[in-house]
Amino acid sequence: MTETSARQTARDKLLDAAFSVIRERGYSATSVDDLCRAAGVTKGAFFHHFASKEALAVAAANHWSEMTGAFFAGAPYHAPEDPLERVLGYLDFRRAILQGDVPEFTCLVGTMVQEAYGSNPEIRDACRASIFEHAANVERDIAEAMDQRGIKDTGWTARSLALHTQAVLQGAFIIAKAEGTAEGGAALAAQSVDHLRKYIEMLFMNEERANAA
Amino acid sequence: MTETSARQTARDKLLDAAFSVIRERGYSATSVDDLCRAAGVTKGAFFHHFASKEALAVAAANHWSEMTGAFFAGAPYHAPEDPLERVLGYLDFRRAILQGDVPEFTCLVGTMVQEAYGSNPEIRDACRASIFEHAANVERDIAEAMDQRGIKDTGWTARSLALHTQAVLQGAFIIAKAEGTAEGGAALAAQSVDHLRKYIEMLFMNEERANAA
DNA sequence: GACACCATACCAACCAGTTGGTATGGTTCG
DNA sequence: CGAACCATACCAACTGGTTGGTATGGTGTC
Repeated sequence: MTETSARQTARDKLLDAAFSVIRERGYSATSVDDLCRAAGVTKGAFFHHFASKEALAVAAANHWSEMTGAFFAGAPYHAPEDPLERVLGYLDFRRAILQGDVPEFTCLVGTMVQEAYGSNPEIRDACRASIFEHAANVERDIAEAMDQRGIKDTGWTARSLALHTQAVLQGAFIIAKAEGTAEGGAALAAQSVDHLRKYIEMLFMNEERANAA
Repeated sequence: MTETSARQTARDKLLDAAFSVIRERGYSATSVDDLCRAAGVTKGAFFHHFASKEALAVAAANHWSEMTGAFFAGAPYHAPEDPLERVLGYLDFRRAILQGDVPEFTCLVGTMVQEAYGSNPEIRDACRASIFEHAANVERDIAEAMDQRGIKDTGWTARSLALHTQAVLQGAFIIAKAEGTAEGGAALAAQSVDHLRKYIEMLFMNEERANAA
């Protein structure tokens, strides 16, 4: 581990390639040769670093968790003191990064879990961990916002709302993929995020009023 | 063509098999042999009825549109005179049918478009048509509800809200797939539908109040 | 010289799609 | 009527090519 950080090793190149190729074509339709070609390495290098195609998928999901974890942790929306503002800021941020081609703004693990959930438990678990851990971050701010505003006995929980945000995003990606064009797809996805933002605004406004009464 | 309706032909059996097998394993991971085995027909029969695996996917998406179209058209939520009640009834219905194993309540075209959007325009278009036509049905009730209550200049449209309902459902399916168990997955999906229902209720309540003022 | 790292060559299994053929049932015409 | 004719539906066996994975050999670095 002396200078693996300086020069990008074959393993890193393969994980990077997996991010783009799998998001573009899906997991099953992506062959090991496709990945090697995209990464610019040979099959020998692939099977030196990964025991199987499945192992690569698991590693890619874990790497995705780390990358997105750091990406969102470093995003500016954490600044506000008001936790609700952080939640809304998160959604504004998610909306703002709907840029470029569809494979660039969609979710690796959301794509993979759709293909792996029934046939490949290890990939599914890695994808679930990625989605649910990300949701847990959102949940923390939601719970804090609920606490700060004295919101309780609502019929919904911070966890269910956090998972709902992820459902909206994943669903928005599917609508974007179905739409056909990158700009049109991103626009539809953005509209769904708008609706979600409006929901959370109203939700806290109404519950606050209900609790105040 | 005397009694093709009485006895299920190989074509019908293949389309039925496609519904369950593709929803379970995904499109790419499903081989023509898999489909033939599940349908109880031979490969010769497959290629007699469909020019290619791709052609079967397109036919399956179209058949899915017809089946779900008839299914939702015959559902009881259309009864109320109040269009908003029909919209909320639609969501209650979608929530109620989250039953059985995950492949049984998830969406064929939502699954397929994820794998086909980049590499297979014909499948993508068939899936898009299915999703967007279904959304258009929801849109009609939403537009009527907006009209009836004099809601306008909202920043959102009946179309964007209708597509949002589909995004929430598609995303809920992904969360359900990631969760791992059928019951747990269905429960999470149901919670997202609950949030969506609450949103639409509040949305019409608030906009109405705003317009009344 | 030993070990991690990677390249080349290769394999058995599997893939979508093709082949040549049969069974069936309806239509045409003597 | 019934025999010749033909289109549709279906089948088992096969083909060329691709798949994930392996076996082996080279090369740079401690």
